[in-house]
Amino acid sequence: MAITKKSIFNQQYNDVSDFGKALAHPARVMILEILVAENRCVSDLTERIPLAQSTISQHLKELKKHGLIDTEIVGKQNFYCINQSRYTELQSALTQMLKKVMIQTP
Amino acid sequence: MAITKKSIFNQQYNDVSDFGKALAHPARVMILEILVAENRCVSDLTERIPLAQSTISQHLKELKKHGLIDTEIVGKQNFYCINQSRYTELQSALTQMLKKVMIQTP
DNA sequence: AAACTTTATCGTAGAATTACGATAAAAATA
DNA sequence: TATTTTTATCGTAATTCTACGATAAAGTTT
Repeated sequence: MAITKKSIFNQQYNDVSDFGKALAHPARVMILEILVAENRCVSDLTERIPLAQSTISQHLKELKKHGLIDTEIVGKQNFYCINQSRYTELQSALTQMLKKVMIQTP
Repeated sequence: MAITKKSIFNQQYNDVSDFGKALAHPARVMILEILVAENRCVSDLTERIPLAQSTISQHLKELKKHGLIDTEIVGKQNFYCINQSRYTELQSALTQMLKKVMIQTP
């Protein structure tokens, strides 16, 4: 039973953990950082990140699953970009959670 | 080959993804939030989070693996607390990464 | 000492993740 | 039209994750 029991946790906890999952691999962190600077196609990302093209595609799919990025097909290339509203949504859930911690921090 | 190729990514990316992994389950987010408010023993956490005691222990082990929490044995109870320095370290790596995104946000 | 409490660990099982090569589909180029 | 480029998807394999019950170990209580 490796299915996370999401249903027993409220929205806020799931939002934070969704963002966590998206950030839970260095390649995905790198992808997000690259896409923040500029929209990029898969071959651009594959050049910059030393993983197989199919693996990069898989990571993009994972980010898309959490709604963090969108895609636009231009000719034979697929350009990816940050989904700002979803990003902001998850970011604020995380920031709120971190703030609570900051209070405790001396 | 499900081993994440951590070695090919730099420290900053790995720090962010480590924090991501720690936050990648709602139960762990909840645990961190509870421990920020007050140090707690396992039975306290098991009362608050609707998962089996052994599962809670596993999540605590995961958080400990990433250095986010420490433990202190008092009598027959094990109290857990936030490891502030590690927490701050990972938090700042994440915050720095988020800041880059904020610049882009309109 | 016997019974109880607390918690880590073991064993197990199913699901998800990470990784790659191979291949298919679609567009661009020669 | 044939070839090349680009990218998603399939197949596969190893590893990790999530979850629980059972149990062991260590302390507390009766």
